[in-house]
Amino acid sequence: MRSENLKIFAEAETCPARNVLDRFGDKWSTLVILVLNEEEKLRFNELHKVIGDISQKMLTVTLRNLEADGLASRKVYPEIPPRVEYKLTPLGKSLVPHISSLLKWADQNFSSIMASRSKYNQKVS
Amino acid sequence: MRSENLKIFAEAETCPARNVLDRFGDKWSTLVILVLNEEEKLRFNELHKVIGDISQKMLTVTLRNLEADGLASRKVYPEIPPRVEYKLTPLGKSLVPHISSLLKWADQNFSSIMASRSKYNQKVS
DNA sequence: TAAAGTAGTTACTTAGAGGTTAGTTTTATT
DNA sequence: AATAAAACTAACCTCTAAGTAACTACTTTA
Repeated sequence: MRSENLKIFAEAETCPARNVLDRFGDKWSTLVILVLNEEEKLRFNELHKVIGDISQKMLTVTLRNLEADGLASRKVYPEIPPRVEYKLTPLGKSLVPHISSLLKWADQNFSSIMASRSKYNQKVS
Repeated sequence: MRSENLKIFAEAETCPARNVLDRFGDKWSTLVILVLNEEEKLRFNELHKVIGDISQKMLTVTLRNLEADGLASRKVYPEIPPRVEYKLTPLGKSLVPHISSLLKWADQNFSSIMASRSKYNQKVS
């Protein structure tokens, strides 16, 4: 049966694909990674300004997740007012080319996809 | 100011990245794409069996989305009982290498990420 | 003494992704 | 006349990702 060599996919919790892709399949992670990649070092409010439409809460959550996974590092300077700098770790940097290649694909095929999408929606409605 | 060359990211609805990545940042799309890629042609119930823990509803929704975006095609044979075959379009196939490279990265760095994640969780709790 | 700056946290709310179960269609089979 | 088969659809429910708004701590500046 043909399903045998595909059974791998059906596993779930021990699956690297699901565990890892789920994380940066959220709304903000890839964006934050790409922004950090362009600027090397950024403070919380700098990230907040650059991204613009992210809420403080979601920026915090996203940064904590990246930190937890070892993709970004968080350096606190014990000053007043506080200063915190975020940057990508080597692991985080190693992910960037893969995201970029995906983004390049998205860019190149964007119009084709949007055309197909609106044509499909016409047929349905 | 450094935020100038990054302002691109703040746009949103016209952004290919968000529009395209949002689509297959969902729970099932990439998985369905990879399964279709391995088998060339698959019927609804074959996909259902191979993936295992997907519900009928979500398989339908996912396939409709892929079809809408022009990544997969749907061919209905007017028979009873019905037969429907799904396969990747050339556009869908062109996406596969990018997903695969991401998956390879996830696979290679899985243990490192999981280690970092549980270490982080210990510190917090 | 009030405001402003920095990096958040907390509590509350909402939209929507995803899941469950049952039903539909048409014909062949027992 | 009941059941099965394939590929769904519809109604309903649940849970969580994400958003909003207010609040915190500490110090400097107006």
